[in-house]
Amino acid sequence: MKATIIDVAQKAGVSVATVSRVVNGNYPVKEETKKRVRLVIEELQYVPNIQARELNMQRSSTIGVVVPSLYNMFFAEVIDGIEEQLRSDSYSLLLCCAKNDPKQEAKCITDLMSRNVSGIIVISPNTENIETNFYDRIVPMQPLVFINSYAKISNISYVANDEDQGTRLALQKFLDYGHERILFVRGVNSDSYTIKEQAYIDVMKQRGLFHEEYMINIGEGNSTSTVDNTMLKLMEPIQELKATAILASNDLMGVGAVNACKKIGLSVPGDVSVIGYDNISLSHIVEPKLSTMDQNMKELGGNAAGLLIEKIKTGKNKKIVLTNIFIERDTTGPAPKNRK
Amino acid sequence: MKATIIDVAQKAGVSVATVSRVVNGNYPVKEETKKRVRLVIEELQYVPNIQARELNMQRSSTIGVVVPSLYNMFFAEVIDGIEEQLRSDSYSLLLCCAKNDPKQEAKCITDLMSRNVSGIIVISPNTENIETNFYDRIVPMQPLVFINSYAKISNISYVANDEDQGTRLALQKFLDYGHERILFVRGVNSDSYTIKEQAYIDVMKQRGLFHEEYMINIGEGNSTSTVDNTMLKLMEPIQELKATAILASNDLMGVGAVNACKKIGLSVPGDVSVIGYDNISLSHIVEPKLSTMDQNMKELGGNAAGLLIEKIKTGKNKKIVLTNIFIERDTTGPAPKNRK
DNA sequence: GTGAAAGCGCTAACAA
DNA sequence: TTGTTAGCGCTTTCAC
Repeated sequence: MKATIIDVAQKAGVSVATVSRVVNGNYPVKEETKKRVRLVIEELQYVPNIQARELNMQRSSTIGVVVPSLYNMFFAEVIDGIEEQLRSDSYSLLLCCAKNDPKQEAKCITDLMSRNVSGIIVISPNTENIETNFYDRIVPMQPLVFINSYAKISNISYVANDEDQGTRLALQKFLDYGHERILFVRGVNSDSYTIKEQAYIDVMKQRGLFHEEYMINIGEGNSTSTVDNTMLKLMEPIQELKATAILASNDLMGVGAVNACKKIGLSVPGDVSVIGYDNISLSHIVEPKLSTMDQNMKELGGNAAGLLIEKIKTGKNKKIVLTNIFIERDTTGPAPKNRK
Repeated sequence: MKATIIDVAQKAGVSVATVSRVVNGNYPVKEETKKRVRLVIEELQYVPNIQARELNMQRSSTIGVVVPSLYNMFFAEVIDGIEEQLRSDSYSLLLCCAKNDPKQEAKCITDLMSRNVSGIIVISPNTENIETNFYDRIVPMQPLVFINSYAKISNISYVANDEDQGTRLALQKFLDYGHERILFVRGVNSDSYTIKEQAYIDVMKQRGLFHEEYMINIGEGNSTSTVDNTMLKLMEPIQELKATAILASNDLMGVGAVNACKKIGLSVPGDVSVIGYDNISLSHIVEPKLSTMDQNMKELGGNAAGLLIEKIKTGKNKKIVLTNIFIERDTTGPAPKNRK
């Protein structure tokens, strides 16, 4: 059986209050007593029960994190950033995976709330839950921070990348290289895709380069099969539309696009240039190394955790928008003179 | 302020006991009273405080998961398996990342214990903590399940892959293809590497094919830089030793090995064959697709969670050892007649 | 069917 | 410097 503070107190011949003081070091205790108590703690392998402590202190030092999927390193890297920041503030992380399902995501949130977390970070919240105003009802009751969502919910903190700016930057890169037939690849269920699509439409229309059929939605964007799926869905359009460039909404899709080109015998970047989005480690592991827009996931996560803690402590909301930078690697180059 | 059970009781004009009964539905309550209480609960948006409940019931429905790193999809996939199983048993998952550091890992464990988790799953526990008997001291106090460790600790449950068998199988594949100069790539801090190395030494010695310098330790095996690092460390030996095959201890190293070959102008599998280990999604994303030993991470995680829950409920230990199967893809083939 | 009350392990007044 | 004690919010025996 686990030792409690009472066991320690008895064995050390002091009161529980003294043990508590030794453990927390918040009130003076005679050095000798301290030593004795420490000895017993060691002996009994006493570990304070945080549940009891927090019940007493009316606070909770765990926070919840909801992710749509674990099958994209993007999330792993964001979580890593969150965890690191949280740890330095002595919070713990309760992880919940929504499996790309809005219902499941909503259930994660309520579960987390009844577990009395002191705040929740939602990475890429499902658009459906935003549209149905699910989150509007949660916000007044629970400190909440969104990562990469642009929900028009008042009283919310979020940290996001400026994906509009990032998309424009990537597109500009293509344009500078002389590309005109630029495909855009997106997925479902995240604001991110919509933001990027809107930027794409804007830029392309402005140049008179826009065609509805250049935009391809490959469905689920964060699963084991996203890469292969993208490849399959892209092979035909790349050929039929004689695309010379592809902007993918994430790196999984980016790699899928590169693989599609390889599959149909097109060289990258000789025939087709590809830019991904995120800069997950995958992007520099594959050959050719993927040019991509860096999202700095770790910073994203760290900032979100920071914001949440601030919100918990002060009640204040804040929005942080990070700038994306372009990482040029081996999948981008000038538009080919004539594309087979 | 959040409503408590007392608020509900007062407003409904009943005792807290009755409210508790309505909430938990474990004792009979008159239908009418029930209705009234439910109404108040709704009105006050009352959510029971699980911390208090669990303190009272002397149990906890959260379990802790410790991973060495998040920068290998292996862990993400195992976690996914754990989470799914846990959810179906209404447990929550407290995640702790040890950053490949034994000290940090030990701290994760004690943190988790003080958070009063009802059990802990450690994925690939750090060998140092096993050698220093850190875990021997934990086991009597806390239900613990190891994933992929072969610690000679009594009273422990674990689920592991038969990495000895898997390694032999992979090696046999190479041998069947006529390879003789087979490099073995490993990392640090995990039993897995040692198991595999031992199998490698065994098999190679038996065939009279063993050379100390064929074994290469690339250091940290689960970080962002593992792939590139492996590539760098392998380029020279591959050339100098005229290796025709490489067995990597995980897929990150496997891809690194493939990249090393590419870098020095060797074709895979024409000049050199490569087999990875794990079968993370990366392995079928890269080109050429990596042949590898499948670890079925999701099952690994699911089994571990199942074992832990069983251990919590019954106190019984169990060991599950899964068999690894070989997934042949595009990086394996016959040994070349004469390797440049 | 329902209520009163003990107690889970801890912290923080308040006393001494 | 230390001990005593009242709760934190909940469940559950034991009475009624």
